[in-house]
Amino acid sequence: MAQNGKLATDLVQKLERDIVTGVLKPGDKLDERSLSERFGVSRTPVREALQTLAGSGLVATMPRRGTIVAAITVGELIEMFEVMAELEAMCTRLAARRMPRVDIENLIKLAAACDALQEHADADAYYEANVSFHEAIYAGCRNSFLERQTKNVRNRLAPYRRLQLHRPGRVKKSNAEHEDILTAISTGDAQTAGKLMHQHVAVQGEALNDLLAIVPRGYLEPLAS
Amino acid sequence: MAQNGKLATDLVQKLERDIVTGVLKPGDKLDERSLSERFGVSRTPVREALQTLAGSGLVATMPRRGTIVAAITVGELIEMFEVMAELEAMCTRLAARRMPRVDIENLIKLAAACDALQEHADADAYYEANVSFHEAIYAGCRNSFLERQTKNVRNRLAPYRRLQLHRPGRVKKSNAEHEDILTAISTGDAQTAGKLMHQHVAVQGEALNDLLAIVPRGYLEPLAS
DNA sequence: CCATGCAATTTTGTATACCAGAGGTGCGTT
DNA sequence: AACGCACCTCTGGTATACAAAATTGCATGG
Repeated sequence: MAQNGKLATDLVQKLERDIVTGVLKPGDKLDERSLSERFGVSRTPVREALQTLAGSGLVATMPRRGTIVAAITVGELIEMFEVMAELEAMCTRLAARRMPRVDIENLIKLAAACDALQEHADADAYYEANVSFHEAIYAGCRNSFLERQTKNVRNRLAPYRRLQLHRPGRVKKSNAEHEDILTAISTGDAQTAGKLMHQHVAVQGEALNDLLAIVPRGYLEPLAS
Repeated sequence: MAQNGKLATDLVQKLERDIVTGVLKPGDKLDERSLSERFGVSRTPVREALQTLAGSGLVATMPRRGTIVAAITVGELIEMFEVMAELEAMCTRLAARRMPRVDIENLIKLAAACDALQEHADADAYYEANVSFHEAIYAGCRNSFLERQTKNVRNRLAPYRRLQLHRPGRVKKSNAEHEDILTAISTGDAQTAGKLMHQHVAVQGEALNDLLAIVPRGYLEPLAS
C-alpha cells in the first residue's frame, strides 16, 4: 500500500519481521542514528520506514521523544482481540460461501500440517503452520481489503500472541477447533463456521488474564509512562 | 497514532480534510514541490505527511511515479463497503450492550438533528449531522481500537460516499432506519441493532451499481492505468 | 545531603543539495 | 510519413547539514 523508496521498503520489511518474530520487543527504543548505521543508509529512509510502521501501528512515535516498538496496554490488547475475533469470523463466513473447492483441498492440507506438528516441541514451526492455516482462510474470503485489514491486526498482535502458545493443552484443543471450522467451511455452513472461528480467536483474548500472570512485569505497559 | 513533527502533522490534517471533503478528488496528483511551496515548508515534512496518508490509505504513491489521492477501483469500493457494514454492525452491537444512558440521550438528540435537516437542501449540513450520529455509535462501543479502525475505513470511503446522498428518497428512508437502530440500542437488543445497522450500511454498497451510472467516466478508475 | 536550576549533550525535526530513474519530445532513418 | 532511438527534463529518492527541544548530569545553594 504505502510504496516508498527501495531502501525504505527493505527497512520496513526487516523491522517488521524483527518485531513480529519478537527479536525486537515492545517498548524497545528505535534510535534513528543507530538504525541508519546498522543498515548502512542515511537517516532519511530510516525515518520513512519508521513512519510507515507507525502507520500500520507496529511502532509508536512521540514527537521529540523518539520511536519505540508499539507497547500495547492490556486494555488495548483486549480491544484488539475483540476486533480480531470479529474480523476472522467475517473472513470465515465469507470463505465458507466463496472458497473454491481446490482451495479447500489446500486448506485441509494446512490443517493436517498443524496436526502433524502439534506433538513436536518446536513451537515456532507449529506457529508458522498455524499462521498459514489462518491466512489461507483470509485469502478464501475473496475480499482483499478485508484480508489486508485482518493481517494487519494479526501482525500487531503477533508480538503478544506468541506468549499464549505455551498454555498447556491449548494446542491440542486448537487443532480440534480447526477441524470443526474446516468441516463447516467445507459444507458451506457460513454461520457455524463464523461462530466457531469467533470462539477460536476470542478464547485467546479471554485467556488474557491467565497470560498476564506469566508475562514479566513491565513488559506490557511500558508505554503507560 | 503516527506522530510526526508539528509541520508534518498540520499538513496531514489539512490534506486529510481536503481529501475527505472532496476538495481534492481521487486521482489528483500531489506534487511534492508544489505542496511545499503552497504551504511554505520544505519537501521533507511534505513527504512525511504523504507517507502518513499513504499509511492510512488515503493516498497512493508509486515509486518514481509520484503520489495521488487514492483512487479506489469499483471492486475495492465494494469490498470496503462489505467490511464497513460489518464494522459498523459490530460497533452497534457493542453500543447496545455498553452505551450508558446519558450517551443514549445524546444519540437521540443527534438522530433528531438528522431528522430536522432532512428537508433542507443543504446536503453538507445533513452529511455532517449523519456523520455525528454514526460516530456517536462508534464511541458507544467502548472499544477505542474498533472506533479508530471504523473511522479510518469511513474516511477512506468518504470521497465516494458523498455521491450517494443525492439518490432520491434515500435520506428519508435513512432517517427511519436511524430511528429503528436507536430503539434497538435503547432497549439493549444487540443482535437486532447490529443487523439493522448492517443493512443500513450495506444498502449503500449494494447501490453501487446505480451510483456508477452517475459517476463521471474515469472518476473511479484512474488508478488502473 | 538534598533539591533546584542551568548547561551540555543527545536526538528528533526541518531544510537544502545532490543523484538516479522514468517519461516525453525531437530528430534521424527507413 | 511512421517508427524507433537517444537525449533532455522533470520528479522522486537519498544524503547531509542545520536548528530546536528534551533529557540528563553537574554544580551550586540552602
